[in-house]
Amino acid sequence: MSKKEALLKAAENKVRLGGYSNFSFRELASEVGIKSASVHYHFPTKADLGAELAHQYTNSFLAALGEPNELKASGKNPINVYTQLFRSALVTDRKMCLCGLLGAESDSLPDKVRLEVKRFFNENLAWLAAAHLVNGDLNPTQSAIQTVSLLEGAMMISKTLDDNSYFELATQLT
Amino acid sequence: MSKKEALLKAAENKVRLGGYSNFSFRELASEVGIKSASVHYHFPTKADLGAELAHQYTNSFLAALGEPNELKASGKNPINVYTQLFRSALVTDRKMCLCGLLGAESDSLPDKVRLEVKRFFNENLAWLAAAHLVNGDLNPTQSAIQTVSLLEGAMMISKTLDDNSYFELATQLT
DNA sequence: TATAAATTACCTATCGGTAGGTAGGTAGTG
DNA sequence: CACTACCTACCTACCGATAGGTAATTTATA
Repeated sequence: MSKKEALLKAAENKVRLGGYSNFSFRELASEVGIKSASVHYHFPTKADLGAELAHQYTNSFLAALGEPNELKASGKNPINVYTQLFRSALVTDRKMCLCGLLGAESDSLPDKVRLEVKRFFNENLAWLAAAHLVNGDLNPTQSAIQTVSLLEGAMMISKTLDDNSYFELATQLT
Repeated sequence: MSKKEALLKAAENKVRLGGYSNFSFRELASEVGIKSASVHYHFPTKADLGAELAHQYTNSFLAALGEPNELKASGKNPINVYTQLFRSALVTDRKMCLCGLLGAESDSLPDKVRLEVKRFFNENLAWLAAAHLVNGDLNPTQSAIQTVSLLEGAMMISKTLDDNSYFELATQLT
């Protein structure tokens, strides 16, 4: 893993625990074993780092999902696949969704970071609308926003109350 | 309004836009017309201020809700009342729920602040469970977590995408 | 030998917090 | 009433730490 990748990984961990202001160049640098000034070689400003972080997070997230119609074709319910990705972020990583946290503090973010966070949700809503459509949902747009809202909210409350059973209860069908 | 009240009000605005680290004693002080050192007279530490802020926010929120059975008795659907309180926080204040934002960054909060945020959600879940119960819901505990998750999530996404129609769509029944 | 990557050595600004002081008011006591 | 003691609500001045960022230089690599 290159230093640049290591910096992004370290930043992701920090941001997912405490938001955009929860990481500093000094901390990241010492974690990956370089000096803080050297971080500026890879990312001119903090906003550049934050924007690239959100961008790559979005890409990885979408890549991990696959395509709704292909999932359906292989016998899977795409909405369950989506839910499972959120669940593993919460249970395995024990952290918030990066863009969920950044989205909440949207108003105080640098423009280029906020733009990437918006892209995350626009792409997610499009994916979910397609997924609900292949499920035969009569109102896929509305279901999409309800699905992502429920998951982001349930994640946040489970983290706050430090108990993943809230997430399980929120995502249970009956 | 006393200086102390003014400080809390100023802090609430900042935190609801960008989280716990989005306010400083110096900013609050200059907004209310005192010196930053004087803020320590009212709140010994930043954590004390944050905790009192979350405590009062929770109390005001619960007070604004009233009692589920009394609402029902006066012909109102308590869940609609609850949803409306979230809606006005988003539409009128144009800001996130204080404890929604703080909850997302729970892991990086001082203990006494995190504790108050947990209280917010525990009290809200209790209120919602009672509300769903008087509505004849067969699974009031599950409905409670689903309701608050959906609302917090919808709020966050509407703020991120800067479009309140997402909140409306998410909270629409059909 | 060119380029990429990281270094040293700074800068300015701001952070939360502390020390010590003061003007003005209140409460208790002889 | 006069005096003492204390309190409230601020102030100025400063602390060490940390923030993001910059310029010039060195080291490593292809």
